[in-house]
Amino acid sequence: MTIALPLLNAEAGACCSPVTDGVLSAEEAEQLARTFKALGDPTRIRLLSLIAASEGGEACICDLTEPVGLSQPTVSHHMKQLVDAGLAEREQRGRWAYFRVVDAALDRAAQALRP
Amino acid sequence: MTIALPLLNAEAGACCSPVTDGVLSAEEAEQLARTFKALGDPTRIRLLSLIAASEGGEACICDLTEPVGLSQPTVSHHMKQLVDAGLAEREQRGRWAYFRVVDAALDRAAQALRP
DNA sequence: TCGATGTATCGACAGAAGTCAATACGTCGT
DNA sequence: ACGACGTATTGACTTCTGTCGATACATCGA
Repeated sequence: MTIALPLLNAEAGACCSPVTDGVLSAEEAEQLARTFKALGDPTRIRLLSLIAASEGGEACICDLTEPVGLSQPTVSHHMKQLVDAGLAEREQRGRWAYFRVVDAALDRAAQALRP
Repeated sequence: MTIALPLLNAEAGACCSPVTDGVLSAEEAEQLARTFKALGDPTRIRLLSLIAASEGGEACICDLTEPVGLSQPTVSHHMKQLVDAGLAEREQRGRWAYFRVVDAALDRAAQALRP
């Protein structure tokens, strides 16, 4: 049973509210939802995939535009979403902006789903 | 490095395409995005949390409406989303509809994020 | 300094998504 | 058979989201 939503078990020694017991608070739920929402678009999933599969684990917008088949502004927009959600990080190097996947963020998300 | 997007490594013996190598296909990305999109709403996260924390691991709409603070139709709508995404399952028992969390689906989602 | 190049931002637009009140549907008890 | 009750569906509305073209910004090379 603990296989299911561990995110739910917000316990850690302290205790709880009347009805909702061991249930995610509204804030915790919102934070998690933000992460999953960023992952909830096929293009962004592919972008993360492409970056992670790139040599060095990083890629610039110019590398991503063509494989994804979308315009440069759109790809830039999606990358901003991913960065804002903490799933990717950006580093300006010369005229290029290099993006990397934030493994820890993916780990946290995964950990919320399974104990 | 394998900590990052394992979803990306679509390898399993067979091999690949020109540019995109070891990268998620469009279909795989869409399937994953569907799951994460369903998880991308704070209300739905809380619903899953509430259900998983309920005794017996199941709950009916009437149990969920009040804790979530939304109307019955809205809760019903969200539960449908979760069921359609395979994250919850529904069982009609008398006049009540009981919902359970599908642990395997959460596991699959988590597995896509970490190897 | 100037032009070229890689990114980000802006404005706009179509479509999706969350929400509710009203209502329809099913099931139980009487 | 009928009324009560739990749930689903419909219709409507607002807000959010993905997308693009045009344009602004920043950095490098000549």
